[in-house]
Amino acid sequence: MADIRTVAAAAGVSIATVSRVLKTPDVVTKATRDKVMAAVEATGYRPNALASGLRRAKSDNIVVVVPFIQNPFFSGVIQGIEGVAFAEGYQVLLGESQNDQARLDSYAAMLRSKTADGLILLGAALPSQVPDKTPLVMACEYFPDHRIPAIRIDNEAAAKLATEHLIGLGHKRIGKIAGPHDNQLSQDRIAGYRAALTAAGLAYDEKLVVEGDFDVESGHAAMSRLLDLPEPPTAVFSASDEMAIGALKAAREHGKRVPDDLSLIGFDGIRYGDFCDPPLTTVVQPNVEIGAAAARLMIGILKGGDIPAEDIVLPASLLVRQSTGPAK
Amino acid sequence: MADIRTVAAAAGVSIATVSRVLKTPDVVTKATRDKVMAAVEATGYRPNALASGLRRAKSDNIVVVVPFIQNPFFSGVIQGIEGVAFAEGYQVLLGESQNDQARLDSYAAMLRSKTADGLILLGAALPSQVPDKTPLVMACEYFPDHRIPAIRIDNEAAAKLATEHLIGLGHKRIGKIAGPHDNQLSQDRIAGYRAALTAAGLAYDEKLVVEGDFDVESGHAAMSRLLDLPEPPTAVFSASDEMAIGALKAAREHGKRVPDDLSLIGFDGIRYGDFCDPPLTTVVQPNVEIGAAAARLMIGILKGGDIPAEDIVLPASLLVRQSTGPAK
DNA sequence: TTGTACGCGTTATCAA
DNA sequence: TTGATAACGCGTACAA
Repeated sequence: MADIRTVAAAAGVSIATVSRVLKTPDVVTKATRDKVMAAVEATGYRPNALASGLRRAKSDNIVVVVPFIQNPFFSGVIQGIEGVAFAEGYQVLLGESQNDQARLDSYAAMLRSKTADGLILLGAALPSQVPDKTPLVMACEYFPDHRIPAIRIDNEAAAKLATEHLIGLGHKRIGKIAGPHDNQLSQDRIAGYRAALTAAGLAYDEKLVVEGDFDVESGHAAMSRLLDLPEPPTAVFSASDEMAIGALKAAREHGKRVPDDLSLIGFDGIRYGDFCDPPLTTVVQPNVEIGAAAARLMIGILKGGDIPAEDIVLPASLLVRQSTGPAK
Repeated sequence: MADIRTVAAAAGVSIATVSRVLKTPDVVTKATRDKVMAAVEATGYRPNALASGLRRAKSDNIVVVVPFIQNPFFSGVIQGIEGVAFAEGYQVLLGESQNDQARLDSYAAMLRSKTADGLILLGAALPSQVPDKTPLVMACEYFPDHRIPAIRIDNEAAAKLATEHLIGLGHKRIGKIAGPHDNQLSQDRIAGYRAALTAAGLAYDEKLVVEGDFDVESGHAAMSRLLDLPEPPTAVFSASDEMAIGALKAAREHGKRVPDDLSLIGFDGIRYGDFCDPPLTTVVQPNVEIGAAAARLMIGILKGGDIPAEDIVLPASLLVRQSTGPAK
């Protein structure tokens, strides 16, 4: 309602002074500052963000593009981003890509139209056009050959950890439900799985590695195939909790008791893993912290900080619940 | 990069014409239109949303405030909102209130600063200040005595449906895990539960109604109390799936088999209900559609449509899975 | 149908 | 320390 002129008139100062009181209070006398603040209170004045943004060439918006909003793992990342953005005076503009390039591009275009200042990507896809100097940060996913800063865990080490847990329980035939083969995280997790096997003197058997797409249904299908093998595994490492949930269902359908007949470990640490029967042992990614770190990095870049040469790697941890047990 | 002047120069027209080609193509000759569009393509010009917004006094942003981003039921609502907003050329600005009034107020203040044009509320709390004519829509929750348009289901009827399902299975002692007593939805669901009992000639027993707060842990505690009763219920209706998930755990701990010893029905229809053991019978709220309808309503209001006098009530449905069975 | 020119509400520059 | 004023980029009334 009230614009800056009203406030200036009410306080008996120029509009420039009002602006200064709000943006750089230090350069203003306490006396005039108080006068102006009183007028601001009285009128309920709020600077017009559009005008301010136009002048400063900044929107203070950050676009966050997520493949699927309903994915609980991503929800945590988004929560982390929102927390930092809110504290730092930025707004989160949420977009769902649905793995659709046009949608992703459309959200990325918001940078060109000044609708937003920066872009945080939660999926593995990149916009068609990424001009140099685009403020872009990836959360969770990354591309080894692009120079895009990413916040993530060490997926290979985390997968190694999971596999070692199974090996430590005495398992020798350990299956793997992998993510899509063209996904870097999937590859890293397979590498970690393989490394752990090799270190333990266990053979890597391709037949024990089945590909899924990170979703529940694919986990169900993958576990079915593993259990239909002539020599099924006694333990399975899934590259996502979602797939592990599907796998649990498949195990039940095959009459396998978890963990008595079959151990299962997931990946991600989504809340619902705790409510499965049995509760799911898993590798916990600090997803909220990943989001927070991504937001901090983005805001740093927007404030003129430079882009780190190395990814920021956060620690993942093993959460042992009841879906894993000793081999018989 | 390229601003409107560059495009105008490249096309050999005035900046006004460029603007017209983009906003009101009909009033421009096809010849000049083509000329301008070619220049737009060539320069990669995108109108500055800040400048446009300032001039039009619109940001085309809609703030969506949700109590907790990680709640999967809300995620669906947000997805519905995003879908419609995207299609209609609006942006979704996501905020988490964390049931904190200051946070909610802060997001609501974005309307005054023109950061956003409208506000969609997913929780039951209202901003401290809601000036008349504020474009405000509620999704799921509502206040009977305020004149705030809401998109929701008929909670009483839905709760009646759930309770009738249990009655139809022969249950006589039906417990209820309710939501917070100061919440309208909780009250409606209790009313529906009570109506069903009464219609079936069953007594309403206060001892069988235990209050939770919609979250897992409270459902666990509530079910424990119900099962510790001298005469525990043979069936329980939970006012949320989250509480039902906690209740399932409590039932297991009490050595009750579901549904053989105890039937359990939830409310909301979150995805994870299908992965419980046993899969959860529940009342499905069309959460994505609720979000979509809320966005449509909001956009209609922003475009000058008037506020409907009545809430928009969407149909809920019973989804029978395996957590409910015949009374013995 | 097209161009000129003003104003949207700020912030930043420059002078005082 | 404060004030006058230009400029941010666009949309639109008005004139041509």
